[in-house]
Amino acid sequence: MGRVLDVTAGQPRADAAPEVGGRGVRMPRRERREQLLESALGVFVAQGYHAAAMDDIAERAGVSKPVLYQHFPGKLDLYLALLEVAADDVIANCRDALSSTQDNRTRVEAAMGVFYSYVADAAGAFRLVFESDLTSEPAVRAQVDRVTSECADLIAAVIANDTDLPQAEARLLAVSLVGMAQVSARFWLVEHGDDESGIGLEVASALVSGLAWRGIRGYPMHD
Amino acid sequence: MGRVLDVTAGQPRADAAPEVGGRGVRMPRRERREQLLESALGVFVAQGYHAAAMDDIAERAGVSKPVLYQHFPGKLDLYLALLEVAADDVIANCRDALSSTQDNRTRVEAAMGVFYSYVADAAGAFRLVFESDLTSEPAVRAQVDRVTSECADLIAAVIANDTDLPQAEARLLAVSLVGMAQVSARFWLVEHGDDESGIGLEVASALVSGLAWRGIRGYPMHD
DNA sequence: TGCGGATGCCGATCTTGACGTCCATGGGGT
DNA sequence: ACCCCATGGACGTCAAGATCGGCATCCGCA
Repeated sequence: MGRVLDVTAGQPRADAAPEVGGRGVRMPRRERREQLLESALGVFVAQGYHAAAMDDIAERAGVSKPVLYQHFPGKLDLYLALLEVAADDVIANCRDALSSTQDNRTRVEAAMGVFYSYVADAAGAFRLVFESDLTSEPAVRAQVDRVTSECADLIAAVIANDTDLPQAEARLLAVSLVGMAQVSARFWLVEHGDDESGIGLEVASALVSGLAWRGIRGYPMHD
Repeated sequence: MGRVLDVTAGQPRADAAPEVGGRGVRMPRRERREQLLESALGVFVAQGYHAAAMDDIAERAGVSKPVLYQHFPGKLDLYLALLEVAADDVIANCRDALSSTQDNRTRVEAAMGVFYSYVADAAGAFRLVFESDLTSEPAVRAQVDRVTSECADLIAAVIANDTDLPQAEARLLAVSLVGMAQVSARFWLVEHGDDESGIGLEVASALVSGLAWRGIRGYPMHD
């Protein structure tokens, strides 16, 4: 019976132009690994972990399955490699945004911009973090949670530094802000991402930043 | 090779006491269906869609697999039945919360409480909505998105009614509030849910409500 | 310049694991 | 006591992850 999960099938696959280094082309290991990661990212982003077949990834990369297995022990390892990079990326950007200024309002705007830019990125790596379909695997869960957790820690440190809120409460507020950012950014992408007539990235980010800042600014400053 | 996703394996399965109506017991169709749904919910919540086997569900319900297939055409249908109920549930509660008062601050608190109660519910149905591992299936995606979308619509209607914000912007703010609620509630559950020494549900909900209210209250009232 | 060996890649295959059905059976109704 | 039918253990099927024999390519050497 047709239980096929043939979701994003209709989209124009890049099969016709298999990046560089198509079928049967010798290539340095390092460069080939990069290409495999890139292809895998595309497939995982488009189809999710479960629906993505190793055949798909190999085909998109223009190689056969054995070569894929020469570079990665298994499907999970490949996925985790991508996920870890994607997680590190947004966390580092969040850290940079918070340390780029001393003004808290500007901090909020910069951090919000990080999430909106992340979501708007053409590669779509954010889907691995925010829309993973392998959360039952503990290693995946750890990476996904790490993003919210570490971003929240960075924000909570700022909050705890400027207010008299207990650490745990500052952390909960920080998580709330992160949640606001990631959920609203994802919805913005769905509704306005490709549409020039809708709300632009900058406008949306500024709007939600305003909400966040109005919420957080009122807490009692200490000293 | 051990690619087992044996996550929540250690927990005390209710196998010893297979609910009511164990092996080989005749039962009215309607009641049996209810029991199958209940068992399926437990398995899907504990293991996720992919790791959950139909055998597991049948075994937990104390019936054999053919009986399961007499009530549901397939695994996906079973999952969707549960998901739809879980989605309707939180949406209805959100609607009730917003219509339970005319005071917007109280509305925020009530709506926030809905999400925290939902997440704290022992059955764990919220995992189907907020942590589904079948988002590549369009029907699932539709239900999951429906929760955020419809809750946000309800909130956006209130916002648009009381301010001069354009519809689209009110909606984006509403989505932000929903995101704040669901992400913070889930993190609260992980960090403080089973821990009496941490932040209690009421305290956490009130804290995040405060953040939300401070954020949203400042927007210019119309008329 | 022509040939032999080695290297490494591709097509075809195997295996596993889980969804979705078939033959014996046992209890209930008349 | 006998027939009927729901039930359950056993099974087929299939998709997808993970591997093996041919073969083309490239390099070194006479």
